Amino acid sequence: MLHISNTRQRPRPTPASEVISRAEILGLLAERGPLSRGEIAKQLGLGAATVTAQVRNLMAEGMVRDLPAGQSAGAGRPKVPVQLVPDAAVVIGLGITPRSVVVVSMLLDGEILASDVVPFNPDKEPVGQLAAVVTRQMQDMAHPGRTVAVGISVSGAVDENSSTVIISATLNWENFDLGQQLQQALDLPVFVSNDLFALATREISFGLGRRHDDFLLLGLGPGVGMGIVNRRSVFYGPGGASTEFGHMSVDPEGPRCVCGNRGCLQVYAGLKELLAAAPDPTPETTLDDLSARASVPGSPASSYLDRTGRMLGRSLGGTVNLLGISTIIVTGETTALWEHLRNGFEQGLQETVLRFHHPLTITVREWTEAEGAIGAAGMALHNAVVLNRSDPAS
Amino acid sequence: MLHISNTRQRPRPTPASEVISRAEILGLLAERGPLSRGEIAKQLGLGAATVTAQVRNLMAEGMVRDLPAGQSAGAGRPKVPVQLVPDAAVVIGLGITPRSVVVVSMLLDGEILASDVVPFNPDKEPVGQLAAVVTRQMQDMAHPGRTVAVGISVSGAVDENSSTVIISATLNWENFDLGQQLQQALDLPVFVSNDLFALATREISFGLGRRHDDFLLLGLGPGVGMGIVNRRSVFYGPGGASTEFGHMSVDPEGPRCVCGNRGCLQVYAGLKELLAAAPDPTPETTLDDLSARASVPGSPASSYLDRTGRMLGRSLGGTVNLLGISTIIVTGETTALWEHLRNGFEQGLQETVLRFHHPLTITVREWTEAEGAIGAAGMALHNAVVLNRSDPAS
DNA sequence: TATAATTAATTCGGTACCGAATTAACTACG
DNA sequence: CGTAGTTAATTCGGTACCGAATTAATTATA
Repeated sequence: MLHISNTRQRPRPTPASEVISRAEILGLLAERGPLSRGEIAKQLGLGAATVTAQVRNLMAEGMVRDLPAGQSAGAGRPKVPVQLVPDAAVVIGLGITPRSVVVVSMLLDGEILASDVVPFNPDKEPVGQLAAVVTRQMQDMAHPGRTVAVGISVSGAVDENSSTVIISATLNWENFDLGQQLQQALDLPVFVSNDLFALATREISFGLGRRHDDFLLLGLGPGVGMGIVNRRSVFYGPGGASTEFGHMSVDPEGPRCVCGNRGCLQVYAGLKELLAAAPDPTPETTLDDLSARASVPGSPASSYLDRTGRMLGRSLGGTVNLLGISTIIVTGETTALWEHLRNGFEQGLQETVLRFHHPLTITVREWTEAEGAIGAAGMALHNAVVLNRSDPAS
Repeated sequence: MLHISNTRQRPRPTPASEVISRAEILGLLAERGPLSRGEIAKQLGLGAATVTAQVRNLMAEGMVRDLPAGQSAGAGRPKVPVQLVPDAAVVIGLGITPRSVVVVSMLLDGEILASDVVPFNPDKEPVGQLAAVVTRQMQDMAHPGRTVAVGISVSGAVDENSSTVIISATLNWENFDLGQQLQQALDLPVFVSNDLFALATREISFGLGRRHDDFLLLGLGPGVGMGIVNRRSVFYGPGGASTEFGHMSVDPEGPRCVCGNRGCLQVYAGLKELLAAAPDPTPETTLDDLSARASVPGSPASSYLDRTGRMLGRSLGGTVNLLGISTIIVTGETTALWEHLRNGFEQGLQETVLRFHHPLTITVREWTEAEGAIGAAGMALHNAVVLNRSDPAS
């Protein structure tokens, strides 16, 4: 008797409506300004026919416009530059932390219109609070009707398809379908994402991703995370879990980590742990504090941060070897200490990365309170406008 | 003055001719036997229309045939099972080592028809030697005309797009366009791949990949390598370099590695290094030898392998945490020692993997001399038949 | 001033997908 | 026996891409 064993249905693979060219065209115009259709095609490796068709669509939506043709270069028909209309759409990004929400408005070209910080309590009707924040932000804008989507970034594991927060330790949320609830309250598409993945997505559209198809985003904050970008898309593991760089093992005999294991990178480089283990710690040791002390050459703080940087560098080196990706962005609160971490970090990389992968490119992104919200806005822009999705579903 | 800065042309993104459904349909039929069109659609998450169209194409090519309809289940029109025609096509796989080549013939359904080992010298007109090997294999077959492609696996870095061996230390090849040369000599499509990637590709089509979209393939041989499979495709770093798991750092103060750095995993778990560092080594220590000695409980060899296994497990644990992939296949020559490595390996994993990712699934693939060739054949089948490519180009 | 050369952009025909509507081939029941 | 119900498979209309052929707009030249 023949029967199908272990029947497993896959989620629909790549839908045809992935609309890769639309995404690329908008992204390119946002960064490089007006370009002719032919230039767009050449830059993106698309067929000229595709560009013609997609630009026609975008023009009908009001996203782009033709500029008067310039003079032809020597001979032949002149190029007609196509220009982005930046304020054709606005997205609102929310960066959520345990005590406050940062709100930003972002235009089509990635420019930040307005930014604000408001108090927030994740335990008390969060959806109502967030809806109010978004509504007020919309009222303050010149063209409130142009708001097309909302993006939210939280630290923790998020299922982006259902816009559900699977678990967030810092916000004390678990299996919370934030996206759907807020979407109902606002009647706007809402996209929820892990904070690092949001930053990575934004880097793809508006940052380093313009010049590199592959890079690693090292996030140094309360946790030590990593976004892996391969072929212009964020590596997304099976469980939708974020990539836990902080729990690579550094020392089998090291101190116990919150995860229950020993000697994780997190124990040395996590923000809280890093401050607590600093030489001569006081209960109120801050990043600025530590930075000031480390500025004295040869001081205990200086060599402490040197060691920490080296550990980070060595761990990252292994990942660089493993994945063959040697373009690195460093971000997060702890980059405030970067000048003191840097030497050790680079040494650690040198000691571990195969010569094959040199030279490495390291870019440090200065951290501000608004980064989470900006990442969220960039992610929402990517999803709602660039990919033209109105629903998170795959 | 406005001009385009840093103009970078991308290689064409995802061509429309990627033909994902064809691939999936053939793969599914190869593993699950006859299925109706509707079942295929449901299993693969494809539209029924797509399956109808693709099955029609495949039938025209002779790759599949309809079986007489069974009786309907209860009510309604009965399903018409579609069956693979296994000998509609044959591929030949070559596994190249410094002294010999293993040749296998493989049918559409992944079955091995014939297998042979012939002496080989990589320094002396390798293309001519390989062409002769393939030609003889074809003559020995019942339906020589059915041969549609040749697959080759070599250890080292390979650019699969150009079928060029970038560098292979074991074969002493560098920038060798093996694929194109052999393709000309044979007048058959030739696909060249890194050995581990070939095995991973084969696992996707005919192995664990049928039930898991994501897994890690740990290759324990002369080198320590890893194939990362995410969403049913092999992770392929920017340089086309293979994923160098062996050069993750285990101990900053460890012995020097061939790569120039210190304390790489390779130093402890690479085949040569593992044998050389075993207790009471003799110049002729072999795997069997070491295995026999480790079979004595409490012997130095036993605890030595326990430690080695633990190191492997700990390193792998970090990767599991990083990528969130907890399905693991272990393969390679050194799996001959698996019964002695296993305890330490599992302990190492337990100590490092976040509880979040448990339970882990570990599958050990017994290693034979022919694995490389079988992987190559499977990879070629995947490319030539399943993806219907006649040229390696992306 | 016609016309040739040149480059830009569009149209046209073709493929791979999708969802919805339709047709095909059964069983069950009055 | 015929018709209603049910499930399988196909067709149909639509979108996103491609390459090749065509049309459009300009400069150079006889």
